[in-house]
Amino acid sequence: MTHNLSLKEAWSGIADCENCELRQSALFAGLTLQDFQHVHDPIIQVVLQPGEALYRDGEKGKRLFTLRHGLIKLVRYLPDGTQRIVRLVRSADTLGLEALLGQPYEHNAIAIQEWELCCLPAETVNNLSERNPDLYRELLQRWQRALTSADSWLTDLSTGSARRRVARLILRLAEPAEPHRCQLLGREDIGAMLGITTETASRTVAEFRRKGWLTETAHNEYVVDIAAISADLAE
Amino acid sequence: MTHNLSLKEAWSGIADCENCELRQSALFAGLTLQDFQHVHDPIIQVVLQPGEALYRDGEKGKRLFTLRHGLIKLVRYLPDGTQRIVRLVRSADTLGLEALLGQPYEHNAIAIQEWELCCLPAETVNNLSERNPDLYRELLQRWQRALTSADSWLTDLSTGSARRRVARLILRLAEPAEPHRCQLLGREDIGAMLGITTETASRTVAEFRRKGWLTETAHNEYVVDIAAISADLAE
DNA sequence: CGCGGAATTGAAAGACGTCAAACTGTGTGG
DNA sequence: CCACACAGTTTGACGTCTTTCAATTCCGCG
Repeated sequence: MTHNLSLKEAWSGIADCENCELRQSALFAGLTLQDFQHVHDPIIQVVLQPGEALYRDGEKGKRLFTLRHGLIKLVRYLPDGTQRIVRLVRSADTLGLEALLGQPYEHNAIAIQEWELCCLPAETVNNLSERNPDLYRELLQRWQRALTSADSWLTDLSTGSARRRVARLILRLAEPAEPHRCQLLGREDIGAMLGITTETASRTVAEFRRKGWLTETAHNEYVVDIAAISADLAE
Repeated sequence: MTHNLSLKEAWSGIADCENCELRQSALFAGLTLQDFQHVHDPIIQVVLQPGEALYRDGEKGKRLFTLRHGLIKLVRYLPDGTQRIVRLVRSADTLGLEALLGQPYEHNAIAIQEWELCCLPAETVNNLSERNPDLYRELLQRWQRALTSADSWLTDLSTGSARRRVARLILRLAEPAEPHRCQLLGREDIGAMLGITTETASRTVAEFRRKGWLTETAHNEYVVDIAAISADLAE
């Protein structure tokens, strides 16, 4: 993981924070200008490519991150070498919260799409949060969001037949507004998310496509017939 | 859910907190005597029987809880009526953290074994935590613990063949010291935890018993041959 | 144009779910 | 004290779904 390239464009840092496009949804939404004066360490923006790891399971965590663009998977590797995807992190989500507690990271954070993120020293966030109730509350909120996500990952995506799992995954990935675009992942990743094999994932997606529930518009990008898939789920 | 019986023995309340046997592992471990003066609302201990619900999915949460004895399952019901157990809560664990954020509870909390717990008004905990860094940190810690538990629930108990899942569940429930006692749950609950049917759960447990890996000592209580089961998992 | 990784497809074996029946232990009432 | 009912467990048979292993096709990229 080389930061070289990214470090150059990095020091937009603190200044950017105040005018951040994600300001409202970002971790620091509640901070005042005065608060920012306590931010001594830089807040770096890094960009990495698909397949690269942001951090690894077991590394001692000193930073947490807010994702600005892109998609990251949190992965655990099983003893037999296969992977299980535990969660997806999307724009405006936070990852690496365990760093705040001085604990090692518990997943491998690996890029799916190219991304860009803000990197916050745990120390800084800790200090700020003890002084600032808004930030404190925001942190709890984010922890809870991760927990909710983990729970629904279990009930939605790891329960029932393979077809139901794929159906629920697609509904979850599809854009809420018409036309319901849906950026699908590699079949191996789909399998790792749903706890099924790559082949079964592929077969199921292909079947949906043949039924006309999915129409490919670009590489791995589809338009979804949400009504049809929902109806199939309801049976 | 009637509190009548329990309310009688309840008002040990605050005083008890300072001498609580769980003091070290409890949420309030970091509180000072002075802090306790801010606790105006009572801290109640309730006792309920297996099958009864502590709270329900969707109820607006005003309290969080620390379990003192017993076992609670956090359940979500699927559209088709079946249940999926999302997590188990054991002694000294906290549940209902979402109440701190003013959010409705996200699970049904249902007793498996008879239990006893402390009931903390969210309001009180919120007030205290803004003043007390130790409590604040302890809260983060507990949120993280729940998250870790959720993640390993997914990777350990919802991945791989039914036999592997059951094996991992047993290892997780077994006492760490010799003799490795293990209090197993009803087959339906085992199924709901592992995402398999009651019958498959029953068959698998029966098979383990026939192989001598499990020896029943009392109703649903077994001694576990950890070495054998681990070896089976490793294959 | 050809290479390589990903996706698709096929066939066969195995695992799991489903439905139904038999069994067990527990508690109840006669 | 026994008979009975009941709920949970166990077991069997069968069908379906999923995995496995292998072969083939597809697509982006050099």
